Amino acid sequence: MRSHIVGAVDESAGDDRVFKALADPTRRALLDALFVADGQSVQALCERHPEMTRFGVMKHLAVLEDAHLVVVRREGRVKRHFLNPVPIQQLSDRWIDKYARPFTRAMTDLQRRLESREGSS
Amino acid sequence: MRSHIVGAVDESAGDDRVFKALADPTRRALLDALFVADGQSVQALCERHPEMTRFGVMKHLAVLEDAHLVVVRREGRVKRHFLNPVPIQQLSDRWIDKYARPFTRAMTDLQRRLESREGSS
DNA sequence: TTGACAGGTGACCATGAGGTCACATATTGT
DNA sequence: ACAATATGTGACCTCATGGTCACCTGTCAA
Repeated sequence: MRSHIVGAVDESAGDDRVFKALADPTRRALLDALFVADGQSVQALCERHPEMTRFGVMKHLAVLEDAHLVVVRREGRVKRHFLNPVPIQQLSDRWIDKYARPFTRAMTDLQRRLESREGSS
Repeated sequence: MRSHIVGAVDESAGDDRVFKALADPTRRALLDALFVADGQSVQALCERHPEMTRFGVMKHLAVLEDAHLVVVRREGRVKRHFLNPVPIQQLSDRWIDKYARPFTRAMTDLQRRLESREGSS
């Protein structure tokens, strides 16, 4: 009974969409492109991804919209795409916190030190 | 050239595995089961997922292991599975921070207030 | 050693996701 | 009105994925 608002998806169903949307490298690249320059049109995004046709890009954008990771605004015949960080933040709040927060802080720090030393045993 | 250590996967390639591993609800459920009780055997995990055969569970576990989200230890003929939060933490560090941190804090708080009021207008 | 238990391997099938295209629909400038 | 631009739709193909199974390997205990 909630969830008409931007990223307020209904519990796990929405999480699933977000996870699945993020699971594809191309889609992450698209998000990245929007991170570099927000509000780009389909065409602009196509030009940044010559490895794929317009239709491919459109499908991916549809998935991202469906997950509310991207939000659109029409201006005449162009469709501008904007990053919406809310779902990612929610993922972090609901998920990452749960698993990672308790243990890991110290471990990742340790790992970084190990990685930068790189050759011990 | 790095990455022999637990979660120290090679940049985006590892991120991809983690994302893809997390993209499946069953696998998230498995992680959840390990969160409830760490160190479970394949059998134990199968009993918690009667909707699937042992082989299904094993395949999912393999994916999780591949993403270093689960780490194993053999004890005789049983294989114990342990949660490894490092990759999740790294995802948070590399990814979520990048997109979500700048904008969102205030927005999610706003949303929570909106969601709890729920009927304004 | 024998049998029961815990796990692993390769093949197999069905579905869905990524990707492309031929066509259809706005919208804009002239 | 007309053509060019910008996006949308449905069908289609292919391949990776989730899921199952028959069979093999290793381990424990009697």
